[in-house]
Amino acid sequence: MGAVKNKRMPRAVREQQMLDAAVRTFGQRGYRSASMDEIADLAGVSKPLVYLYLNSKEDLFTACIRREAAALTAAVHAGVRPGLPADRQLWEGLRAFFTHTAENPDGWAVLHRQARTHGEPFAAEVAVMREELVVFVTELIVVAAREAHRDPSLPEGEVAGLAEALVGAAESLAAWANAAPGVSAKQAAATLMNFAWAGLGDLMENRPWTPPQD
Amino acid sequence: MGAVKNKRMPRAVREQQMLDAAVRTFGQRGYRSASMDEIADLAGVSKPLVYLYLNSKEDLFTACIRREAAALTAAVHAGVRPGLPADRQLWEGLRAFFTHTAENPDGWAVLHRQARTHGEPFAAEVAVMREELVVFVTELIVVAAREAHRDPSLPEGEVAGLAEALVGAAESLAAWANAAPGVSAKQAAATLMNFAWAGLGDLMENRPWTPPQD
Amino acid sequence: MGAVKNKRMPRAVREQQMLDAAVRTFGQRGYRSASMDEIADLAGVSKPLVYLYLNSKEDLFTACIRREAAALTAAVHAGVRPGLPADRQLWEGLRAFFTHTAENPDGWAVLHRQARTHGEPFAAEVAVMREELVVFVTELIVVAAREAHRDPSLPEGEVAGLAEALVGAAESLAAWANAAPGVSAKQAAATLMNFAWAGLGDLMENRPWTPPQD
Amino acid sequence: MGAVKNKRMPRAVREQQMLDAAVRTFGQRGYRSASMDEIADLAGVSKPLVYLYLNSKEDLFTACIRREAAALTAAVHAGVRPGLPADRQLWEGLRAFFTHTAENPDGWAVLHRQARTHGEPFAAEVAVMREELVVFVTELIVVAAREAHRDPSLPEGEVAGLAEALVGAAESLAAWANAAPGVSAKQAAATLMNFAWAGLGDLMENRPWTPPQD
DNA sequence: TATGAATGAGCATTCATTCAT
DNA sequence: CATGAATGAATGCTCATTCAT
Repeated sequence: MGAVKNKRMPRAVREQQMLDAAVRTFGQRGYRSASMDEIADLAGVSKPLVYLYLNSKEDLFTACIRREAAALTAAVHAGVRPGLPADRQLWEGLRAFFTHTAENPDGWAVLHRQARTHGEPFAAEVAVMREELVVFVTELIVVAAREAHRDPSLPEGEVAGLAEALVGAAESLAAWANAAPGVSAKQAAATLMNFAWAGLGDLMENRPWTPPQD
Repeated sequence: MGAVKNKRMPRAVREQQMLDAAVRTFGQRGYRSASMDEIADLAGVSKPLVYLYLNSKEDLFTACIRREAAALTAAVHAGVRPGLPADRQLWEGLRAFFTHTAENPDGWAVLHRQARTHGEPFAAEVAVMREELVVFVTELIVVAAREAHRDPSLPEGEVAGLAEALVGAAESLAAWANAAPGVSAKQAAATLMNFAWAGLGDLMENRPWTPPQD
Repeated sequence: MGAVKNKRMPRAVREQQMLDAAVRTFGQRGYRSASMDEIADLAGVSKPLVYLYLNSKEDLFTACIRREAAALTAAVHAGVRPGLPADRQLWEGLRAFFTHTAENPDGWAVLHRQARTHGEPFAAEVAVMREELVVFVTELIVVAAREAHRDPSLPEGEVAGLAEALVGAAESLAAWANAAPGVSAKQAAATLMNFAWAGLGDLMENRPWTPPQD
Repeated sequence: MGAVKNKRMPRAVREQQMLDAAVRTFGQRGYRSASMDEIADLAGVSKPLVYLYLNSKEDLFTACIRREAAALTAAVHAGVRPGLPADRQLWEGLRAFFTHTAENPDGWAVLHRQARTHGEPFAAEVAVMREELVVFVTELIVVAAREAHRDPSLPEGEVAGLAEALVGAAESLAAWANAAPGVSAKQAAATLMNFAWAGLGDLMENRPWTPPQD
């Protein structure tokens, strides 16, 4: 038994315990390798109860994805103060993103690795969340361009690619920061912000973008 | 039967057929969902023969990873002419990368999605190849910095993060370019090159990096 | 929920609701496929209440069999007027039988199909009812023979077989009449009466038995 | 283990062993209660082999139905000599029917009880066979009527009901004869033949139909 | 009287893997 | 070189049944 057996809990509580166990198991083992037995065991309940509340392995996985996706986007949005200039908003968003993924490695694994790897009901679920992030970043880029000069001449297709690349770099760095021993969320955010805002070219001119002191 | 049944072929040929079938199956179904039955069938051989040549499902998957990793790094290296300036080399490397991944979607899926998703024997295998690419990019960044001015003051940890971000962005864009209908390998490379070399900041000054005409 | 949820009903009423739900479910799904969940749901009560009143699935099924068997034999007996000649009594009994089975298809399915299909506690239960019908028919045959002439020389074993065949034919025709679109209970009764009373031989002499006008 | 373990048999032989075991198990336990474990065990093989050859429980059951249905109709047809008068043909058919069902009680249980009791893929399968028997009997009745006089005035709907009743009576008698201790197939056939050909009315005139001496 | 919470045990199905030929 | 025959061990899922309130 993976957890202390607290009997007779209200359904909502038990469901969260199950989701906790499921996220951990799915995140570490993968969708197919994770067994309902192990999840139930880790949640401290019997398998039939998992099925009674979550219906099926597919539904359970989907519920995990939804919960983790909502938590991540909520964390990012909560970390951003809307009034600030675009670069400050991007910086805060990145920090929130790296912080949340570092604090929830299994949830991040479910979203980034497992859900996208396994067929169609799931990939679509994450795509929704990812799109939300891409849109958020796209908007910031457009706003920043408008702030920089009157002529917002960035072509739309280009911006989409840039946002995609930025989000992709962030996702990749999140995994890297989690794996590398001494890399904090703040450092990861700074590296990426640097890359995004200044580019390699500027770096070579020795004019790196510096994170604000907060 | 997935392939014409040609009896009595030399071992090397049979092995490649099996690997072809395995890459396709693993790439589309995932490691766990792919069954040895399906692979053997697609390869046009009996299951015991697969075991005779490739030992086990793990070994077969590992062999797939190794073959596809070697092919990808070979393609990237082959695409780069060593004498050129660093930015040209990076540009050529990115083009080769996007071209190869677009032409071998199943192999890329095996490397990028499946291998990293499933536990430890496999992730390490891909990490080796990825590290090679990261090193390659890191080197280019350092060289470029040295070319740009005498003072190569980029701190080492910073460069590692940048290379990581660049490779991550490339991987992410490769998936995006494969999925998006009208995005060619060249366009993906240009977008990323732009991003990497000029950064968002420069873009806003309307000074995008332009790919050379070749 | 299959029924309006009326709280706090007297036990007898609740039990009938449960039996109604059970007969319907057992009749349509079969003993094994019917789930206590579905039955409780259809009855509009919680599962523990079903167990409180009916003890177990076996007991519930047995209770269904008994109720439906009693209803069927009651209907047959009620349909027969004792004073009449034997052939009239048989005719009335058959009509009552076909009418009742047509009006209670689920109950009839429980008795004829499900109960006899599943092992020993149940088959015996139906056998009791069936025996009652066989005895009823046997008696009529014997009486009819006595009425026809003084010498009741029909051997006993023979009569048993005939009654068995007649009841079997009736049971089979009941299913057929229920399934066939335009066959009424009366028509089914007439067909069987014809067969029983006159035999095929007489039919070929063009002397069919004709049902009385009532 | 239910059978001597003969290793490495050709597929066709193993399949028959599996069907033997399945018919016995399904016939005695019913479709739902029969477990694939028990069937495999009784057949002396492992469960995966049953699935390899017969695909699923549904398919296995269907295969049983088909085999037993074919065997029964073959037995009936083989027992009938086509040149004889209709009543002789009916007599021979009934004898073959009762003999075969008595010799294959499990097969008969599968066809008569289990298959018809469980939903739609199966009932249809038996209906086909039953229809064949009904048609066979219907034909005999029509021929007999034509032989008896020139005027074949039996209405078609009537004949259908009669054939149905006759087959139903036969099916019911088959179960009865199997259960009753001293009733032979020949006796059952005679009883039914009597009933069918002469009817109860004739019997009361003391003119029973007598089976030919063969 | 009535129920929400919970489970032990079983079942159909699949899969990687091996042996005898 | 190549395969038809065969299986041990899981795995997702369901169900009759009970307990605590």
